[in-house]
Amino acid sequence: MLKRRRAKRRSGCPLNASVEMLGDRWSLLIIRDMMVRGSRTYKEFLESDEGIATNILADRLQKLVAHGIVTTEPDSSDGRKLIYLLTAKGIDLAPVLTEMVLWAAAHEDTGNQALVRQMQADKEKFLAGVRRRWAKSHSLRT
Amino acid sequence: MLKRRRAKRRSGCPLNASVEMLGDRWSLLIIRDMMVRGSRTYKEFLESDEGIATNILADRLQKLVAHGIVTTEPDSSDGRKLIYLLTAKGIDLAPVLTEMVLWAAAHEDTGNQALVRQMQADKEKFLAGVRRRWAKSHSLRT
DNA sequence: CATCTTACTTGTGAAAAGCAAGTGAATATA
DNA sequence: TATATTCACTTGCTTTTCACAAGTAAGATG
Repeated sequence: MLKRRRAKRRSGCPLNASVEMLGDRWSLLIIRDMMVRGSRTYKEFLESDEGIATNILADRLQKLVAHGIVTTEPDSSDGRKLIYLLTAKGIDLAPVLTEMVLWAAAHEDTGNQALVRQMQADKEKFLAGVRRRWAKSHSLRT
Repeated sequence: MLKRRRAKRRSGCPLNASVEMLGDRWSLLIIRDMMVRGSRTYKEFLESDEGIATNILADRLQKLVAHGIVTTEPDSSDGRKLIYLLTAKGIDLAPVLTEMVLWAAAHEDTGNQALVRQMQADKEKFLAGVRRRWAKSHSLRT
């Protein structure tokens, strides 16, 4: 009896919808790890710089899957591993992440200047690269 | 003994900086209210569709001010009122909000289609309008 | 002066986050 | 093949944050 009840929204505003899916301190960082760092397994997410707690990671991954932003598949060569992948909806968050990175880079004292400069130099080119890598990794599977 | 210690960041990644400032269920909605709905007082924020609790609103406004995203000034004609205004840093969040709105509108079933269509039709024009209105309202004060 | 408005603060219970330790299945190692 | 290790989580517990209701002080209004 799989429940597919749509979680009730506080309002119909699309920004509110985004915030209800992504408005916490971890979801976008997980997506960043998948999108730009190439993380694909639970362990890789756990190892990222910010140090997410394991129960929170499990919860966020489950919610991202429930929202259709992430999918999973078993690793064909290691039965313990689950591979987490961005869906098309997930990869479409690239412009959101890009603008957030550019905003912080412009107004705060942050690191990762290599990535930032790449985005600043040509935003569309950067996004095209992200999408191309995603499409390529998806073409390798069924 | 005002403390101006920089809150310690979990990492130097600019996305993390953004998420630490804006990654909750309310901050971006408050900014939306200021940016597109023209809200300027505590009461107006309280009345917005999503129904923020008054203590949470007070807390978020204080944090937004601390982060330099919002400023306040007294209302010259009513001493009870405080006017909340976006700073330049705050108005620079317009592209972030826009991308979040467009993403949700593309992938979720949301309302406010008028705004969405305006953004879709010409993103840069929409952003120029937001910036122009902000500049105009700022030129009216000292 | 009495009442109302505005921008909050306070108190309380519920929910979520953070931390440490544990579990069970799959795999690598001796 | 027995044992140790890895992986993806769970569980239990404490701390922090959220949500709702009520209250308060300064200023405006009649």
